[in-house]
Parts: sequence; structure tokens; C-alpha cells
Amino acid sequence: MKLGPRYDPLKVEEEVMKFWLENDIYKKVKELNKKRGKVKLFRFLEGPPTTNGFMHVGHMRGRTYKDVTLRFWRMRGYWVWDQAGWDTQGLPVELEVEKKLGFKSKKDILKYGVDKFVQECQKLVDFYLKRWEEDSKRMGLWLDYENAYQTRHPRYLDTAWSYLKKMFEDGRIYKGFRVVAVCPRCETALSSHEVAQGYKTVEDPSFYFKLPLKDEENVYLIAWTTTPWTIIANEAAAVHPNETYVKIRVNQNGKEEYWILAKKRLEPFAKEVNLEEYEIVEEFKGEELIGKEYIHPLLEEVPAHKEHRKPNHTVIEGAIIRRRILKGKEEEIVKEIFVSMESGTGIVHMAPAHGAEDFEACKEAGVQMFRPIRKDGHFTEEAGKYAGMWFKDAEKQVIKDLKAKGLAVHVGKIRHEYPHCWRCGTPLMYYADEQWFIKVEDLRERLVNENDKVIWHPKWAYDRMKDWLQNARDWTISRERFWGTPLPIWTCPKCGYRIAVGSLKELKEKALNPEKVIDHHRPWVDEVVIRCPKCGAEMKREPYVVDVWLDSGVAHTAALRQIGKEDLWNLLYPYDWITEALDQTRGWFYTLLVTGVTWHGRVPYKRVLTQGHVLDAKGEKMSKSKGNVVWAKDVFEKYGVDPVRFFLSIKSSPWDSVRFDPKDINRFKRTLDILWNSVKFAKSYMDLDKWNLEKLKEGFKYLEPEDSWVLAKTNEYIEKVTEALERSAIHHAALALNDFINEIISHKYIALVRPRVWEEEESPSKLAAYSTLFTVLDATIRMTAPFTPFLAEYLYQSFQRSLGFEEESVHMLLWPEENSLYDPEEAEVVDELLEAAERILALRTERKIKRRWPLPEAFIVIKDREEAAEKREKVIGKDENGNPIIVEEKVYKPLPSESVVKKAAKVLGIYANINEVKVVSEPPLGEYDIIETPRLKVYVKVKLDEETKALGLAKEVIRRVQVMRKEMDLPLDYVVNKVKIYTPSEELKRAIERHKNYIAREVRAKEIEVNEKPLEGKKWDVEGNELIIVIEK
RNA sequence: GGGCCCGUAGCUUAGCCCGGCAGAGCGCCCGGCUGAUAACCGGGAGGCCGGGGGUUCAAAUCCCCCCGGGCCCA
Repeated sequence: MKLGPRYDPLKVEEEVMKFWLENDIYKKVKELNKKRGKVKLFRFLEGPPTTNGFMHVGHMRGRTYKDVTLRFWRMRGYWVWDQAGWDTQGLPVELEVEKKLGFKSKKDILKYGVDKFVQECQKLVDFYLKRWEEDSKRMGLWLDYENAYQTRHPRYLDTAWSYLKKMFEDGRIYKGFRVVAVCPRCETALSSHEVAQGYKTVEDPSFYFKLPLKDEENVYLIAWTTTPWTIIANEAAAVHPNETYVKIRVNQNGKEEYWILAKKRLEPFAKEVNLEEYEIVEEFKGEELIGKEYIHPLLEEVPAHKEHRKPNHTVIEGAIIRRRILKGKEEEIVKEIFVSMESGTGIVHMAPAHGAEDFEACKEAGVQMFRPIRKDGHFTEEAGKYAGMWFKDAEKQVIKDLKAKGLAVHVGKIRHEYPHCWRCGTPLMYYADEQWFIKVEDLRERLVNENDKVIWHPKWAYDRMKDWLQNARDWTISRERFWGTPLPIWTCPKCGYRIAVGSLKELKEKALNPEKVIDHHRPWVDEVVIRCPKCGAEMKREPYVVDVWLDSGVAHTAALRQIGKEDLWNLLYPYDWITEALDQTRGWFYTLLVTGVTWHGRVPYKRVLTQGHVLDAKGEKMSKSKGNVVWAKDVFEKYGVDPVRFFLSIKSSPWDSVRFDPKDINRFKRTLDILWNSVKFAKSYMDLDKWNLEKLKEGFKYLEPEDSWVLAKTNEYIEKVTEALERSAIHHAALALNDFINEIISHKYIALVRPRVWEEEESPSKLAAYSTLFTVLDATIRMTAPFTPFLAEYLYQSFQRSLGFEEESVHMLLWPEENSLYDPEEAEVVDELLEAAERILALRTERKIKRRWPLPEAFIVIKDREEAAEKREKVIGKDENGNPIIVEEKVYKPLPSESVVKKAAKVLGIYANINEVKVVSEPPLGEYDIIETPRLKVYVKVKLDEETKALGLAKEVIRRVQVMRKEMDLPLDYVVNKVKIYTPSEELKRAIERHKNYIAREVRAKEIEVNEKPLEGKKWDVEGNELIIVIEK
């Protein structure tokens, strides 16, 4: 691999990829690390991407963090367990297939045939999985793809089943009710994710109605609802126990009535329903209402209500009880009151079958649920008058009936957000449905305690997780879908006995029709029946699949079983490090923890890095519907993988959201360009001098101060990058690398060392420069390897490897170690001199003195002990008035020795372009600019004088000859016979004569000839004067 | 309604955990170098550190309140 004139990421990556594949580098690195890492193990488990679409830049960000981290630990000599995995089942896949086939509802699937549908799902997964693998490899993510787990794999499914069987046998799985959002048209429950996608602003009735109290004549509770059809299923009324309620007297069509509602709501209520005259007759706390019975407003229309007994049709407390775990053992009982004083009347009508809060509050109060409606949105016979009606139609009828009975107060309109089916647009119906659960609530304390063992990056992610765990709910695992892990529970229709099956093999043994046992998946598994061991009837499978989060949630065990490495489980569990986006707190991080604790009794991971999301250039969330998704492939095919990886690493902290603007990529690519050029610079001179690794050691004998300085800086930056990567602060590591390459290597060191490598003969100074350059660049290339693996490989092959390194690949090297062959005192002095030099450069610009024109001299004085002391204020106590007593404290620093400063002085000369820099004990006389650094004072006249100008002009001439040499394509070390010069300017002539030898040396000419007559040659302009130059080879 | 995150130059951001001169990059302006050269380098202008209050000798940083944006939960 050759260093071309310019860093071309796409070319580099193509070549490196070829090299990796042809030489099987990944496998070799893996083997090497396995050998090296006998005891040092770094265990990683991938949170599986769902294979239902392409990789976008958000995925690429996470995958970059994964790769950076794994490569870093590999280079530190660890045996890295790099488990890859794919999430291949679940609703997301089904939805993509439905889209592909143009389906509108679940019924379409049944019509099409579940078997064919499931096969389509398999095909879709095959397609996207391949793309993901390709893109992942292309972006340099080194994971073990050959042994990647797939949640649809038979052995993986066996593991999921065995987990479910264990949960069943532990009594942790139960069937119960939960209120879910249902699309009555598609006849299916929607996940919260789907619900969130379908909010629409719609106009609904704002309906106020009366609930007549049973024991008090003419007294009514005033309730409010926007879904009047739920009154059919009303079973209670909820109030806020601590708010004040009022009883008002109103006149309704000549009849006196008493209405009860919250005091705070009275005014807005009166305004909305145009109630002008009323009188408050009583005030009381909401809790006094609790227990009062009312007569169901649709008692005649829905006779079933006549059978409902107390506490049904009573006032209950509008609160949900939550138990939270505080600091280990303590349990706090929190009442979440949901009765709002922002809208309605402060009396909330409760239909336990149609609201999550209603369901919970009624359960707590012992109110029985009543659900006279089917999942398809039509009322059942139990609904009396409304039987057979579509729920939205029943709404109008209910209002009409209540009006007729004098129980309607007001029908208004309200515009609000209401969830609709994102697929077919039908308003959703909240509906209490039978579901399967895994019991989690009793484990909250355990979960919190296990979470305490985990190190979260950043720290606040721990609090977020803890908050989630303290409020953990029983896990609804059943889904009425097709492409997923079937729930392996068989129920006897006759006696209700149930069994759980833990593997396909076990099913075959138990099945009455073992020939039907072909696949774990639906529809085949649905055919399998088992003889009931209790009554002998045929048991049938519960027709659900399980939540897709359970699939990935058992990856800590299922992955190993799938790939036949179960024996490693003891070694690998718990995993050292996992990382996914922030939203996985309630997703994968959570389900891993729950399955880990319920199955193996402990948390399956030790460290978690939570990532922020990638937003578009405007800061908006990327979504397919908005069309602002940026696909990873498009980006890395355009800019190259390494620049994108570097950009993603450096742009922001992993846990913050990041705006993705492709324009930013080139900004950081510049650093990679500079690295490329720096290596090229070093390599071209080393080649010229036939330098190689054998001379490395010798060079360290002759180190000069700037060498010591850059070696010290290198150590400093190695430490910074290492420390940052250890705590997953990937952006800090990348920023440090960025600064190191730009400021230390390019801006400073190369500028300082350039004259030394330009020397012709092999000198100790040059040897030292090469040894230093090599060491510094070697460390840098190693440190970039995790971030930009292709570029690092390319540079390694063309630099370290070509100069004598034996390792086949940069990824087989170890992480750079700190070097201690330099002189730290010299390094410190150089640091101060560079600081002074930068200030002189600022003065030059300010006074318009070109950097090319050398200043004649500068003097350095080492400060004395007192002068160099740092003053610091310190509080030593308080006086009698309580005011602090502050003393000035002096911190004395060791002063640099004169010999060291003398040796280092040239750094100031080179960097600030000063001809002579002297170290003196007394300040020079005259007017000087004085520049102070902590321990030094520099005296320099930043002024243009004749001497300076003459040398400056000589340099102008040199520069132009150099340009011509290059135009003539002369080799770097070619010595020309003669350079002839003509100029009419006396000043320029004098300057050339005066610095003739200097010019000759710099341009590698045997002779410089100044002519009196104009020449036939290249004409130049120097500060307004004509200059003609001829080069004779 | 609750929990958490974010708010720093025109733009993108570091610094905040652990208080001590507010630091970069891009863009803009001025300049240098010309054998790292389709490169490289120097300088400058530009900041109520979202707002208010508190703690402190000292607050971008710690505490409280508010405003704006986001994520999650209800």
C-alpha cells in the first residue's frame, strides 16, 4: 500500500477490505486475542437490530461505538467475545411484509394464509439480514457473523421455550386482564408504539351527564366524558379525595335539583354549559363522597346493571396505588391521583373495561368489570338496547336516551388528540382483554438491587433505569399475531389444566399427532394437540405469540445454545459491556435484566453505554414517514466509512442526541488528511535516507528538546485517550486524538523538526528526529485503529510495516505504551518556549511582520525563585464576624537549569523565526517586548530592521528557486550547477550577495550568480521588484 | 401530572461529575508558507454561558424556581 498525494477514503477502504479478506485478518486477530487473553476476557453481547429495513446512520453510530470499544479492548490484549445477533421476528417484520403485500388488516393475512405469510416473513428477514451483514462488514464492524444468533433459529426458539416453561413452572406466568388499545376494524390490540404513531386531532362530544344518587332525592353527581358509549359499561364514579366539592342548587325546567361537582371546576363548567343561576349550598372534601351509591343512568336500557351490586355504582377514590422500592428494602406506597382539576367536573365516570385508570382504580376498590362489547366494536346481548350496535353509533343513541330521561346536562364539542389505527384510520377503542403476563411486580426490589451492580454510562442512565424498575409492571407477553415465538402453553378445554413445553423435541414426545411437529412457528404448531394428563381430553395451544422483546431478552443464554457453545455460559455470563440507545431502558436492557434475574438469579451485564438518538440536520427525529431518514450506506459510499466513523465518534457524547448533517463530515475528515500527510512527510524523508527500524534505538541517544517534548505529549495523549475509552467517553477519546494530530504533530512538531530532516548528511539530530517521528506516529496510528480501522491499516502497511514491523495487520498490535526515554525537564521547557513563541507570532501579525522574515535575536532569562512562584489565595479560617480569612500562598516550582534552557532555546528560534536566541542571566538593555511564561522571560524586539529584511528577502529568493526546482521535477537531493539571478533592485541585490551561501545551501546549488544585465528566464515579483531567475542543471 | 436529558460565539459544540482567566471547529475577516503542495500554517473579530434567585472570597459548573426543546412514563 502506497501513500498517494492525497487521502482518498474510498480507495483506501477498498484496498484494505481486499487485504483483510484475502488474508483472513479478522480470524487471525481473533485467534491471536484468544491466545493472548487467556485470563483477560471482554465479553460483549449485541443488542440485535431488527432485520426489517436497512441500516441508517443512527444504527451506524451505535455500531461505531461497538466497534471502537471492541477494537480497543482487543488491542489491550483481551480476548473479546464479540457476539453478533439479529432480531428476526415480531410485529415490525410482519408490518413490513403486510406493506409489501398491500395488506390492510389482520383479516388479509388470514385470507392469504398464515403459512404463506410466515414464509414471506422468513424471506423478508433473509433479504434484510443479508444487507445488514454486508453493510456491517463494509463499515468495518468486526463481529462474529458466522456465529450470530437469530431469534428465529430453532435452537434459539427452544431456549425461549425453555425459559417460558421455567417461568410457567415457577408460577410466574399467569393469565389476566389488561386494558389495551384495540383497533375494532383490524380486530387486534395495538402496541403502545403503534398507538403513539396514530394520534389525530378530532372533534368529539364533550358530554356532561347526571348520575342520580340513590339515597338522596334530586341530588346528582355531574360527570363528564368524551366517549359517551362507555357509559353503557359504566360501573363507578371517581373523585379526588383531597379537593373541595360543592353541592349547588339549580333550577331545571322549573324543578329544583342539587348537583355535585368539584369547586375548582364550577366556574368553567357553568360557563361551558351556560348555567347562569346557581347557588352553592354545601362544601365538603371529595373523600366524603366515597362510598355513596348512585343509580346507573342507563339502568332501564341496559338491564344487566340491575344485577350489579355495591361497590359497583358507587363513588370511589380516583387513585391508582403504586408501590415503589426505595433504597433496597423500604417500600413506599404512592397514590397517583388521576382526577384532574384542569377539565371536566372533578367527577370521572369509570368504565373499567375501557380505560387503564378505570380498570386499576376499580380493581383497587373492588368494583367488578362489565364488558358488553366484542373486540370488533359491536355490543353484545348484555348491552340490552344497544346490542349489535357499532360503538361509535351507540354514542349518539346514548346521548339521545339520556336527554330523554333528563339526565343529560350539556352536549358540547371538543377538539382533542385521540389515537387512531395508524393502518386503517379507525378510532381506537380501549378495551380490557385477556392477556398472558410474567409476574414482575414482586421482583422490583430484586431488580433494583441487581441494577445497583451495573455501571451505567452516563451515570444518570442508572437513575432512569432505577425509576423504571421501581415502577415495573407485570410484563404482558402475549400478542395476537403470527410471526413470533409461539407461547408454548397448552390448555385442556375440558378441565382447564395447562402445561408448558420447553422444546420442539419435548413437544414431539408429548404430542398426540407428532407428525405435525415440524416447526416452532405458527401455523404449524397450532395443529399440535396433547392429551390432557388430568382428564384425557385434547389440549390446545394458547393461540398467542410472545412479545418480541422476550426474544432478544433471552439472548444471554439463547445465543450460546444456538451456536452450540453452552459450555461457555459460565465463563461469559454476565457480559462485560452492552450498548444500545436510550429507549432500550424499557426495552432490551429491561428484558435482559428480567429474564436474567428470573432465570439465573442475577443481572446479565456489568456495564451499559446508553446512546442518544441521531436526529436530522434540523434536529428532528428521523422517521420513515417524514422521509428524513439517512441510510448508512448512502453516507459511507459517498464519504467513506472512516470519515463517517470518526465524525460520529467525535461529534457529541454518545449519550446526547446528535444532529446529522453530512456537511460536518468533511470538517473532521481534515484531521485524517493531516494524519495522512504527516505520515507521508515522515515516510518520504525516511525513504530518502533509507531509514528503517534498525536505527530506531540509536536515535533515542541523541534526542533534542523538541523530541522530548513531543514524546511527553504523546504519553499525555495516550493516557487521555485510554482513560476516555475505558469509561466509554468515546467523544473525549476522539477529541483528544483530534487535538493531538492537529496541534501537537502537525502544527508544532513537524514545524520544529522540518529543518532537521532536511539536512543532507546523516546526523545524530536527524536520527533522533526519525526515531521520535516514528514513535509518535506509530502511537498515533495505533490509537486511530479503533476509530478508523481502514485508514489505520493502510497507514500501518505503508509506514510501520514497510519500515520493519512484523505483525501482519495494525489490528494485531497492542495499544501504545508510554515511552520514558526522553528528558522531562527539556519537555517542560519546550512547552513554555512554545507558549512564548505563539505570543510572538501574535505580535508579528499585529505589527505586520511576515513570519518569513527572521527577527535577529531574542534573550531568555530564567526567573528567580520568587518571581516564578505561583500566587494562590487560600481560605484558612473565619474571623470573629464569620468572614473568611484569606492568605496568599506561594507555590514554588523547581526552576529549569540553564543548560536545558540553552539547549531548548532553538525551539523559540524556529517556531517564531528568530535568528539567534540567547540565554542570559541579566535582562538586555534597550527596549524590548517582554513575554513571560511561568518560569521564563523572553526579551525580543518584534520590529522590522534592515538585517531582518535582508534575510527575509533572501528567503523570498529561496522560495522562488524552490518552486522552479519543483517545476523542473528535480529530485529532492539533486544538486544544480548554477542559479543565475537578475534584479534591478539594489536592496534585493545586497540581500542576495549578503546571504549567497545561505541561499546556495538551501536551494542545493553549487553557485549563485548575480547578473547585472536582464536574463532570459522566469520573471518574479518580490515586494514590488522584478526578479529573474535561471537554473542551470 | 411524574422522571430524566439538553440549552455556551452566526452554525456545530468542549468544559459542568470534582467551583478558580469560557476553549475549539466551521463560517467570516486579515495574513503567512510554497520540497507534507489538489497540501500545510499564523492571527483577528465574534459570548448576559436560556432567564431569575440562592450558596460561596469565587458559579457556565453546586442548590431552588421559571422559560424553551427532547426522550420515557402516566
